[in-house]
Amino acid sequence: MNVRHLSFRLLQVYVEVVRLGSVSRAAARLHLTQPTVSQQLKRLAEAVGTDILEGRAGGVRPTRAGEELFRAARDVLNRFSDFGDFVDQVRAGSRGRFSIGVVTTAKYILPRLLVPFYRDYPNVEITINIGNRGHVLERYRQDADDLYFFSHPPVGEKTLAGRFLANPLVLIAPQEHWAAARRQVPVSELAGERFLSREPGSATRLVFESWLRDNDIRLANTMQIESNEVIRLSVGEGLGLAVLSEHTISAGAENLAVVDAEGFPLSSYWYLVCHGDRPLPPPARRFVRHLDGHLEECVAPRYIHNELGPILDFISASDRES
Amino acid sequence: MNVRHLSFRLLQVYVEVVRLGSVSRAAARLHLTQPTVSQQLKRLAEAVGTDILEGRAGGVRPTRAGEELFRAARDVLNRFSDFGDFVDQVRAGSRGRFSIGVVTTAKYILPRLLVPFYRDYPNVEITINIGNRGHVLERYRQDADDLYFFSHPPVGEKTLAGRFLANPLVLIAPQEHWAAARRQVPVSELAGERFLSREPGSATRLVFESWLRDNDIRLANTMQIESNEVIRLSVGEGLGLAVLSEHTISAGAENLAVVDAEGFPLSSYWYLVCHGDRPLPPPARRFVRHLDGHLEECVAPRYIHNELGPILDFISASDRES
DNA sequence: TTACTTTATAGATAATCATCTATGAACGTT
DNA sequence: AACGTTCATAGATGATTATCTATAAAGTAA
Repeated sequence: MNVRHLSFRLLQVYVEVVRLGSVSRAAARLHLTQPTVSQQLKRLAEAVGTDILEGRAGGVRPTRAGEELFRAARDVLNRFSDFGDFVDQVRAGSRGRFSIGVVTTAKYILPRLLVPFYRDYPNVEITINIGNRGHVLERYRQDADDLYFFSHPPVGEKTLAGRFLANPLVLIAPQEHWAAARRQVPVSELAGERFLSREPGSATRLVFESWLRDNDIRLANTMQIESNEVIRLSVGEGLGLAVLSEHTISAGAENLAVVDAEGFPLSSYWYLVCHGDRPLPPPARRFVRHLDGHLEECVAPRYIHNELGPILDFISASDRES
Repeated sequence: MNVRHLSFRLLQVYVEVVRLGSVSRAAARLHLTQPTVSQQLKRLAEAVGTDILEGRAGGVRPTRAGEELFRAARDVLNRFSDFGDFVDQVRAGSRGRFSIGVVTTAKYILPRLLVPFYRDYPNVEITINIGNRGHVLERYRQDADDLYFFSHPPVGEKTLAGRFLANPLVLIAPQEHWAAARRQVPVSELAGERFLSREPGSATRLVFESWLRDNDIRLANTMQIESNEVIRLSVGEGLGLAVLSEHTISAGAENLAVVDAEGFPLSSYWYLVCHGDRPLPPPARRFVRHLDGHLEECVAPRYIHNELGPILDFISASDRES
């Protein structure tokens, strides 16, 4: 048996012939002439090395080896039909893999964005890489992930970024702090407090510092802590005040108060970011589209600021390409 | 995915490339040039409709879809390798089917001939068609079976027959019959007895009648019974005497005596018969060869009269043909 | 940078394939 | 015997395939 000259087409034809028990009828069904089919059968028999069909009243019937060939052919065609389905899914993006780089702060909203997608596309595997802003920026530069969540998107010729979620920054204090009971506290009055903040480069810190500069306020006493959790707990313990994403604090409520300070909450956003010079893998495209269509299922309406347009356009362009 | 342009050769090449992780090395192993393999991969990707390989340090690596294609290809090639083995077995005759037509008398020796063959070739299925001589002759004329056992082979231009087994016909009587105690009884003395015999046309009867004619003996009283078993039992019960194959009576010994009569046992043989104008199916060839080589395992040496030569020659000729 | 990989592309050619029309051979049914 | 099936064979043709050599492009290691 020389498998080398075996083609799937021959098997398809053969299967049809055996199913219908007739060369002519198979030819008709396959939109071929009868001699064509006869000849293909001949070539198949040659490749197999044995007679596979024998004449029968008004048609043909497989020989012993032919029966077995029929089974093998059926199995093989089915196997590849399965594979075809798989490829279709891969192409449609409903199956496959992609990765997201996210800054630590985003981990509070990430699950809410991911769960509905997982529900609709159980065969997509998402790899999530979490790090601080510096870390994720580095990954972005190396093109290590397909999509990124940034609070301050990196700038760059080919960077595509789309705002899609409000990320209000609130001022938090221990519940027993004097400012917790006031309304519209001028922040200048808080300048003497100790402030706990993330490392330099953190988006939250960038926004806060920029705001301080704009309002000509200089803080007297700051403390750097590289974890939102620890900051939150420390504020609860009375170690100081802090500016944190509202999403972060809604997660736990241990003895914290949101101070109603002038100018607060500070306005800030989450951006979906990707490289504009390389097509996204299909599952990532699926994800962006899904995100675009299902934001209201993920978060409260007041957070939604859907400006994903440019990224969606980019994706549509990629679709047309391939 | 267009299965139509998929060939097994492409899959073989692809599998080799993925296994070795390198186009060049696969090319070397397949005795092809590297561009050839590259081009085949391109066609394969085209047929599949997706990229299946991506560059990697010093070689290539399958994409997501490529991995799945690799699995499918491996499965499919294995499936056909199994089928190839099957075909080889069919061609060698160690797998398949054939049929034998036998006259009822032969059923006593048939199992002994078949069992050793079954032991050596468990994948060969034998269909046995048993009937009286007329019935089997009719099947022979219609070419309904591949091999036949006859005691008197049919004559015909294209009939191949080979004697291989003695089938002595003995005269049996009830144990208490007067002839049972005598030696060299002249059959003329038995002419007055009632004889039980098979239907006209039966080989046993033909031989006996021919012998009677040769010895100018005419029986007074006969009774026709179409079953060797019933004849045997009837003789045991004292209904009369009978001439039966020695093989037949060794099967049961109910109150029977073999009469030591003059001229007995009558000489007769089993013939293996087939049509000489059509090649035997490979399993039937295997069977004949096996029979030729294992007669002494099947029956006592005194029965063996192996004259299968012409049939074996015919078989060898068929082998060379295909 | 240079040298040595690696894979990809281009161009050429002989083989093969897919497909048709026309025709023949075998078989069963009027 | 004549007819209508069924499958097989022959001959023709354009498309595709298998395969090569030569060369380019891209990446890796010195």
